[in-house]
Amino acid sequence: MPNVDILSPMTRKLARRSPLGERERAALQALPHRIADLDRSRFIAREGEPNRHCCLLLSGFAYCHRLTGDGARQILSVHLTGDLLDLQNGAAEIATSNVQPLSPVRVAFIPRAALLALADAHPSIAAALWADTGANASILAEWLLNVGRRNARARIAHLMCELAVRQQTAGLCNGPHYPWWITQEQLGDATGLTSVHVNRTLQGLRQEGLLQTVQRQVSLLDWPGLCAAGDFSAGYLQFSDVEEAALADCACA
Amino acid sequence: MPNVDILSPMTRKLARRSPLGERERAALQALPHRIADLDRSRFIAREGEPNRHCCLLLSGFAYCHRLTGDGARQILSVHLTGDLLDLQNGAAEIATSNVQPLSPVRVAFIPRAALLALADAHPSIAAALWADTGANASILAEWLLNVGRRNARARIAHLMCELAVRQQTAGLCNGPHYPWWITQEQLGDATGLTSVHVNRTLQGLRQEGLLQTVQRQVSLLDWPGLCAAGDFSAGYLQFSDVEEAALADCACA
DNA sequence: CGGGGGTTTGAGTGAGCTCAACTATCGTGG
DNA sequence: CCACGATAGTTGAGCTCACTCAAACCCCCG
Repeated sequence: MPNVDILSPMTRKLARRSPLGERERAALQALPHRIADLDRSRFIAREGEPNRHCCLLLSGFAYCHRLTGDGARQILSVHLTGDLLDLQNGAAEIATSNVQPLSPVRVAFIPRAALLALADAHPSIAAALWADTGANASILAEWLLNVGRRNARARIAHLMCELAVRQQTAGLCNGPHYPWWITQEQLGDATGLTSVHVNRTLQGLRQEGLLQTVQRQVSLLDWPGLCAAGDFSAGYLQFSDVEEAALADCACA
Repeated sequence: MPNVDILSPMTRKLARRSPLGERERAALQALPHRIADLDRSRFIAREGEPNRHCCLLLSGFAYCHRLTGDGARQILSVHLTGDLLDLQNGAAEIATSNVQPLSPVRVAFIPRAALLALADAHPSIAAALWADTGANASILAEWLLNVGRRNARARIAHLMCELAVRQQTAGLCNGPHYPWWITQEQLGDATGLTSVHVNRTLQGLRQEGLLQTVQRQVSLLDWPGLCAAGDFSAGYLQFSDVEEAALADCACA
């Protein structure tokens, strides 16, 4: 018997995208689901396979990626605790990208059919799912701008700023320190660089006093400096008023 | 009094994403709208401005783009006749990217509120809008892979293949010849290259006998060769069965 | 026939890549 | 508790793909 509270992060997230009534919230929380704990080597979804489940990230970090014919990998998105993972895929029959954990994760697999049925029955849930998909697409677009038109230093700085702000608004961190599970290889795959060049660029950012990495934790030491270095401004993240408020209360203003 | 048939390309497109009943089709065609003819210098939407309209492309080509702080431009998507232009933005209050014509275009501006109301009243329309947004996001993801992990030759070849297949499945061309309104500068902005390097790379592709450009028309002379050069396979475009069938009938198999 | 947007060419430069080795870190099992 | 192996990070040297800057050319259109 699934615990009703397990899915509340998703409910909260979707409610921020589009207002949900009590009935909708209850319906969301009552969705059937299966919990799983996965380590980094596992796949949450695989390109080309049928999309039977939609996946909610209950704890940890995950990422989507695609491969070129000769095996080069591009990371398409990074997801935080509380994110719905497959939404861009969600509406599709066949998954178009791979999803894997970035850290050890706990996920809830929700049958796609059940989610679609809920969207069908509740217009405000459909609206929230649509809005969330759109917000993710806007982030994807910013990544394309990042990779296509910024240099290595800016790409990395931009990504670190984005992750800080997203975690801040999601209530996952306080101030510009947050857990860091992304290897330099993966950081390269996210920014269209090689791990070697990521390494050297990170050293530059550290020497400039912009950030620090100790263990599995990053500290953004100079927020305005890092924003400038990364040409970062948060508009594309499409925050709701609630989230704007959470941001205003912290260093990442 | 708007002509009811004007919006039928949109209805057809959405119906391919998710089956629509007669009532839904009728409701879509009855949407209020304003027709406009625009030349290439105009903006259809502007980053940062409130999103009051959703825009349907009735003829011609259009593109979305964003700028970095120092003025570099990244093209995020190219849209064909029949496409809904602002869907990723659609759900958002504020536009997060710019939209401009690539050729002279005719567009229909549909009040965003009217579209949202329709989605609210008809679950299958909401599903179709969601699915279309997801399909666009999948294309965006492929562009990110393209720019992040392929070399200049492959990036350009890939884009040309994508546009051929999309136009083929939309019934806009027959065989691998199609109108070409993208300048080399814009092609660079779409692929993360400079116009100079695009020029030289195009020359290479022409000399290899892969394609030809005369006037405002491209011909893909060697489809398998171009697919190989661009590491292209159409899975990410998320076609419906109808569209698959249209594809099977042509050279771009 | 002049102007302007788009394309083409040349020469020099540099950001980021490749390849390869080395070091640090950390979890695991003996 | 230490040895080991595996994973991740760091360093060096040389190279190349794509960039920059600048000029010429082309062609369409008024």
